[in-house]
Amino acid sequence: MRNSPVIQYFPIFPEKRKRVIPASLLQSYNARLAKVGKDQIIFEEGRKALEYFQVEEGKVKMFVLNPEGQEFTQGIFAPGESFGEPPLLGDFPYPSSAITLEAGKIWRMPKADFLQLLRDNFDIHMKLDQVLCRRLQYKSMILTEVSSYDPEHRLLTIIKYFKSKIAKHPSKEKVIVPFTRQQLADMTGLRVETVIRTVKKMEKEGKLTLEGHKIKY
Amino acid sequence: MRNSPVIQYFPIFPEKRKRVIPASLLQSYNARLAKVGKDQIIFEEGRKALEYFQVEEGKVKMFVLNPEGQEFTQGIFAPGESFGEPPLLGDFPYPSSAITLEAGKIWRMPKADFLQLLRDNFDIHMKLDQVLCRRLQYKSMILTEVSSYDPEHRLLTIIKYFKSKIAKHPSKEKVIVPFTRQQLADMTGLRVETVIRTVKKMEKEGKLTLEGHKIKY
DNA sequence: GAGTCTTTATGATCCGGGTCATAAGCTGTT
DNA sequence: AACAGCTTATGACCCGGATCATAAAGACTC
Repeated sequence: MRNSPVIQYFPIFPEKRKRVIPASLLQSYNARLAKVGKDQIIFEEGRKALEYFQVEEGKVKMFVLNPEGQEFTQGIFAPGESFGEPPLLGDFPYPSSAITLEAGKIWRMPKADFLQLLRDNFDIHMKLDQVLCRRLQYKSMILTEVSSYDPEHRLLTIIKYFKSKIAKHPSKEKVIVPFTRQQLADMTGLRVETVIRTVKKMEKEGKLTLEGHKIKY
Repeated sequence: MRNSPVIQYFPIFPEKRKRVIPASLLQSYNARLAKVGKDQIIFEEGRKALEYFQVEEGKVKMFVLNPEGQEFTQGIFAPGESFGEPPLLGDFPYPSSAITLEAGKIWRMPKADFLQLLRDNFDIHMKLDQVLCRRLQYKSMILTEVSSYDPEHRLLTIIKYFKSKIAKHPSKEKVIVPFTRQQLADMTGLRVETVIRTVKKMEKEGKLTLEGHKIKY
């Protein structure tokens, strides 16, 4: 999972390249651009939030582990996207941990500077709200799925969601789903075996196609 | 469920009486206070968001129904709390519907006025962010539970969560859980029968107590 | 206080997806 | 080329919670 060749299938979430906060502003508010390696922990569940984070390069996964070691992925963040703001603004401990999925660069800005930046830039502040709201939308969607739908429905929903973020014309094109079976399992609360079996079944029923082992939809 | 005597057990979420936006500000930005009856639909899933809402009196439930008619409760909002902002700010259709649980009063403010209010009042804007972030925290928590924990763990988590919102000294006091078995089921993605059986089992094991049929923890 | 509706309760049955074991296919590394 | 470590695959088995049926207890209405 850690070294999944996600990026080669397509420049993931290209529209997200647009940064939540532009580089120039980040710099003028004391953010620093830190190099990170692969599989590097950015912050851990339970710790206090002290900084604003924004991916410049690479990808970051937020996740929780239950006592049996099973993982649930709370979100994956691509270049341009910010993460970890809720505990910062809501003033509560991190509910999950963050780890890099690839080497890259991450902006970090102290809380005080971040708040000042928001105060000075209404447009950025509104952009941040939009980001938070979309994240709530994602969570509501997944929650609805996990609470009452079967594996096939869950997989279709998440596949369609990511397709809509990726494709220029989601209704026409077909795209290759940039996740392994394990990643899909971690995002939908299913087990790998269930994802594997369900994908197979859906292929037989013509609900999706396989290219090698890659899922196309 | 609709006429559960929630309010008589204690003034629910008393600290929440503090309004997200104070009445005076609401009025000066063209909000109007509408009277609502019990079981009144405020907005429906799929519709476009045009207004800001804030409970003045009564309670509002946000929920989704799956095709089999099973409900999942996305949130319950008490006096002083706002709701339905994510689709308004994130610019997407309502992912769930909202219904009143009791008769009461609700502030409604047109989107344009709401945005102007935020622009003019940085403190309110930050307060809103805090509300959105706490809501994300709640959803992350429930998502983690529903994705990988058993009924007992799910119930304990949600009971503790509400207790922490209600109790002055959560570690010392015991409070009566202000929800029916059905409501707990709808919030945790379980079935009524499972909640009933699990609660019974937990009482036998001394993990909670029952007063009549009311859960005390 | 009769009647209706909601809530709690309990037993019987079923089955979808988790668990476990095992293996083959790929990918990247040295 | 060989090896390690993911990733995909498949079968066998099992079990927890959903489903279904039925009923008693409370709560609210007139």
